[in-house]
Amino acid sequence: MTTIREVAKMAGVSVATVSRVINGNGKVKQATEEKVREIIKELNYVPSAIAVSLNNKKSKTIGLMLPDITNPFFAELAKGVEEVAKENGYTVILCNTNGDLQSELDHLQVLEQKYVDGIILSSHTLSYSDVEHIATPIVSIDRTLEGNFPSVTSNNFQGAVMAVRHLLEKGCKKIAHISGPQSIRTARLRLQGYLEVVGDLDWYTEALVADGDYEIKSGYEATRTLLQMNRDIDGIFAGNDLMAVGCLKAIHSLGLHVPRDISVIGFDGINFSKITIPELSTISQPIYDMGLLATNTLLKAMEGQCYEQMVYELDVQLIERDSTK
Amino acid sequence: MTTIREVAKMAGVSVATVSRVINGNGKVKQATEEKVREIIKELNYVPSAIAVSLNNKKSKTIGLMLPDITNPFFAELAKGVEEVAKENGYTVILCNTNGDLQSELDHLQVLEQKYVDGIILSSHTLSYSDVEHIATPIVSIDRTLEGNFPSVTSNNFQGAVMAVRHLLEKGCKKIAHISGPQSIRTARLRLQGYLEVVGDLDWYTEALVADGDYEIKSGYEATRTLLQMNRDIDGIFAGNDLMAVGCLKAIHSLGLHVPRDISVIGFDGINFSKITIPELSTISQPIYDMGLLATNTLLKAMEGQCYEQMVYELDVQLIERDSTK
DNA sequence: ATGAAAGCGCTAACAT
DNA sequence: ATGTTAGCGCTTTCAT
Repeated sequence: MTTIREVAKMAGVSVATVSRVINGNGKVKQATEEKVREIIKELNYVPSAIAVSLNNKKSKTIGLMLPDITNPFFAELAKGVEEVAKENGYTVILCNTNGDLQSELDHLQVLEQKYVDGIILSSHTLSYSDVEHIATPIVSIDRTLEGNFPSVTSNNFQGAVMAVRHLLEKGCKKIAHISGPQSIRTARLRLQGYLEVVGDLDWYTEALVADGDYEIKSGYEATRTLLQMNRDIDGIFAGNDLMAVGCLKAIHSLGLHVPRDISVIGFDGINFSKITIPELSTISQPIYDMGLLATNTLLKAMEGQCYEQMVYELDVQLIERDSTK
Repeated sequence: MTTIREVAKMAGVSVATVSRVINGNGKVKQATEEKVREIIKELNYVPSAIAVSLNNKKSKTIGLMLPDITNPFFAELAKGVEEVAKENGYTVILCNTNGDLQSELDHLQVLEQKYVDGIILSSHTLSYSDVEHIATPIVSIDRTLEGNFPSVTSNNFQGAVMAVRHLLEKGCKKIAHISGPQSIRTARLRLQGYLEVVGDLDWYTEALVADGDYEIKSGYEATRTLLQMNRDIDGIFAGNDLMAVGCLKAIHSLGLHVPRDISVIGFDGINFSKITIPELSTISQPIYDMGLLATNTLLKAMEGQCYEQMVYELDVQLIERDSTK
C-alpha cells in the first residue's frame, strides 16, 4: 500500500505539499504540483480514507437502515439514497433489520462507532430514547420521530381517502379494507382514511376490515376471509400493493373476476403493480423521490445547515389502471 | 465523543490497560478490569472503529457491487450477503452501478480507499485488468472472472436445458426463446441450453429466438414480435422471470391463454414468480444461498485461508407451477 | 500486571 | 511556496 510519505519522498517534497496538491488547498508551485501528480499516478497512490477520517472526524459514509431490502418499496428507496449519496461523495452502509428492535439497536451501535456522518432510518419500533444519544444527524423515513428529527413521509391518510373515493366513484357499493400491521403508523393512517370515507355509510360494518401484515400472503388470506363473510363485497382497498397482489390472486382463485366482480386498489405504486394481470390501480408514493429528498435533507443536516423544513409529507397520486372499473 | 484516554483517566489506569480489557488480550488484574468496565459503561464509551482500522488495516467492512438493487434477484442476494456479514461483525457498503463500467470503476476506487476487507462483485463489464491491481479479496457472483477470483454462479446451461425439456414434455411443438443481453454470460448460457435441446429439431428456426434485455418490458415486446411472426408457437422459454412476466402480459393482451394456448417458463425463481396469474413455472436459482455462499467464501479469503473451492456452480431446480401444462 | 511511547496515514497550524 | 510537527484514537512493543 502506497502512503503519502512514499509519494513525498519520490517527488522530493514534504508530505504537506503532497497533501496540498491532493486537497487543492494551500499554495503549490505549478511545477511541483505536476511532479507530485505524476508520482501519484505512477505509484497508483490513493489516500487512505481511514486516515483522513481520523483527522477530520468525517467518514463520508451514511447509514441506511431498512426493515427489508427485498421489499420493492425499500429497494427503490435505497436506490434513490445510494444515488444521491454517490453524487455527493458518500458511501452507503446497508443495514437490514427485519424490523427487529434488537437488530436495529445493534446496527445503530455499529454505525456510531464507524462514525457515519448521517443516518437514514426506517423503523417502527425504535423510540426516541433509543436515538436521542446519537450525535450524528438522522432522517426518518416513512414515519416521524419525536425530538428534532427531520422526516420524509407521504400523505397516507389522504391517499387512503383518495383510494376509497375512487372505488366509490367507480360504483362500488360495499368496500372492504385489508389493513397493514397496526403497529405501523402508515397502516394506521391508511385505515383511518378508509374509515373517514366509509365509516358513516349505512353498509359499513367492522367485518369489512381484515388484518394483514403488508406481505403478499396476508393479502391473499384476508381476501378469502373477507369474501367468505361478505359475498357482496365489490371493492377492496388493500393497505399496500403487495397485499393487493395477494388479493388479486385470491379473487382469481375464487373464480371471480377483477374488476368485473370486484375492484381492487393498492397503495405504494411499486414497480410491480403495473405488471400484474390485471394491472393494479394504486395510490402511488414518490418512493424514489422520497429517497432523494431524505438524503438531501440529511446532507444539509450534516453540513450543519438549518433545515428548511423538518417534516416533509409528500403528495401521493391516484394511478388508475385495470383493477378498478 | 468519549475516547480511550478519558476512560483511562477516570479509571486511574493507562490507555494500554483499557485497550487490554476491551480486546481481552494481555493480563489485567480482575479488580482493574472491573473498574475499567464500569467506567466504560458509565461513560458510554465505544471505541472508534476508524482509529482501530488505522492500526490494524482492517475496516470490518465489505463492499457489495450490484447492477440494480431494485431487481429482486439482486435484492435477495444482498439480503443474504448482509445477513452473513452482520453475523461476522462486518458491515456492507452498497454500490449500485446500473451495470455501467465507469460507475463500477468509481465504486471500486472508493472501496479501495475505504479499505474494505473484501468485495463481492456482480459485473459483466469489468475485466481482469480492472481488478487485478486490487489487493483486497474479491468474490464474483453470477459470472466467473479471469485470474484467481472465486466465483459463485448457478448452472445456467443445465437450467435452460431443463426448462426447454420441460416444455417439450408438456407437449409443446414449437418453442421460442426470449434471450437476455448477449453481453451477459448467463444470458449466453441460457440461450445455448435452449439451442442444445431444440437446435436440431425440424421445426427450429432462428426466428424463434428474440432478443430481450432481462427487463419486463423487453419480455413483453419480444413476445408480441415472436407471436406475430410465428402464430403457432406454443411454448416460450424466457431468459429470466422478469421477461417471463412481460411475456405473460403480452400473451394475455393478445387474447390468448396461458398455459392453454401457450406455456411459459422463466428463469431465476425470484419471489415474484409465484404471485403472477397464472403462477410462473421457472428454473429457480438458490439466490439467497448464493449470497450466503459468496459471503462465506469471501470471509475465508479474507482470513487468508486457502479456498476449499474456487468456483461454485450451484444446482438449479425446476419449479412447475401453472404457466406450463 | 501495568505504563510509556512509537506509530498507523493523514491534515493543519506554524515555521521558514 | 514549502517543510516540520503535533495530533486524530487506538494498538502494541518494550520497559518496569
